[in-house]
Amino acid sequence: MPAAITEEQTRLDREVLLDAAEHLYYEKGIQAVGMDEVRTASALPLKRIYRLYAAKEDLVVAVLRRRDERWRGQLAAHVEQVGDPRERVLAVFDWLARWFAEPGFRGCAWINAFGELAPSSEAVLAEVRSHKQAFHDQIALWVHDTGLPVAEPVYLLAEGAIVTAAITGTPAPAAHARTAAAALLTAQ
Amino acid sequence: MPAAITEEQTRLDREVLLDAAEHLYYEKGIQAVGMDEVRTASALPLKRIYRLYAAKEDLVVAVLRRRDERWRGQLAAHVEQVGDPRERVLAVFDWLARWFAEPGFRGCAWINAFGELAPSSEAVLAEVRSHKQAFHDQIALWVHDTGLPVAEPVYLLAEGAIVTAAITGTPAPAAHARTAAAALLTAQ
DNA sequence: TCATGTTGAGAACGTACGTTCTCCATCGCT
DNA sequence: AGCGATGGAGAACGTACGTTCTCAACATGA
Repeated sequence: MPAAITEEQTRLDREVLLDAAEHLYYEKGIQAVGMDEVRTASALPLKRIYRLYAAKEDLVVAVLRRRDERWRGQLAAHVEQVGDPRERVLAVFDWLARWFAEPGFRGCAWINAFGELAPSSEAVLAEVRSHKQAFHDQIALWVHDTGLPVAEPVYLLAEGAIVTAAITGTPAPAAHARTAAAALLTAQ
Repeated sequence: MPAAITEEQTRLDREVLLDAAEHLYYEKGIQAVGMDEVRTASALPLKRIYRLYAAKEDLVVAVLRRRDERWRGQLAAHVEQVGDPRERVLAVFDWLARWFAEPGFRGCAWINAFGELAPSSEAVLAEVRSHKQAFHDQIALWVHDTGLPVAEPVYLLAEGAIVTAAITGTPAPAAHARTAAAALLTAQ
């Protein structure tokens, strides 16, 4: 039995592959990036790529899933530093503002994937829905602690800010959404 | 000079072509629909299609532009029936609710096009931005008549409702956004 | 009626992509 | 050292798509 590949190597290769694919997909769009480009960027043999993920669709889903964990993890880490429930909800929009201002920001990877692949890939559609459901539930939990029934509008403001920041290319929607959320969180 | 094509025929062909292309693009995504499929659906010779629009990108832009006129025209027609300024703004969300519930609703054609083509087509990106700017300005005008400075949040709620309705596949976000807009429009 | 040039129908071309296959170097075991 | 299986590099394959080209059919003006 020669030249076996260890579990550890598989895990490392997966990371390298997902890093390369995620970066390319987010920058250029999923359909615009071929497997050859992913191979070049990851410096992994095509054969290995197809052993890690049997088809491009599987790779795309894996990219989205890992990004979901990181994205929501970073959001939660930022938001849950804040003690006051009302301020905690508003911190979501501060985090969005920072995200929008990052160089290379191209909008929400899941909304973009929806636009590209929802009609043709059931698996991608499911992953997009899963991410949005999880994001919604996170927000609903934080809003719940304020005791005010405004989870839905806060979530919709966040989504609206994300698409608008993407399309206009400016981070301003985060501030607008924050102001509106603050108003909704002021019991009347 | 034989078999000349009249201006009138050109206009009719354009309508037929844009009808076919818009329907296919919205249902299946732009990249997933080839020119052959557009040809079959429109029953127009490929040669004529390429005379009307020199490249697929031009056809896509034309489809988006005509849809923008129709979409915003129908929105305005519905909203401007309403006399009271506050109710007029809320009517936007009633119109969205009806749209979301239409069979075959697949979200915002412009947001989807952004996800598909923004990185690769400057012309499509410009068309998407133009549509969103116009939609924003319409809402801002209607909100202006209420005398309340809530144009941005109302717009963001509308955008958030559109994406969320698309991804979840339910029309409920329209009602949630309407309720939130009503709260913002209640001077405190 | 005949020549002319435009149109229609679709074949053809070049390219790109997802996936599989080939071939050779390499490594572990006996 | 020799054998056999495995991995690396990329060619190859089948397909699909955007765009162009071919060529027969035909309507019009002389």
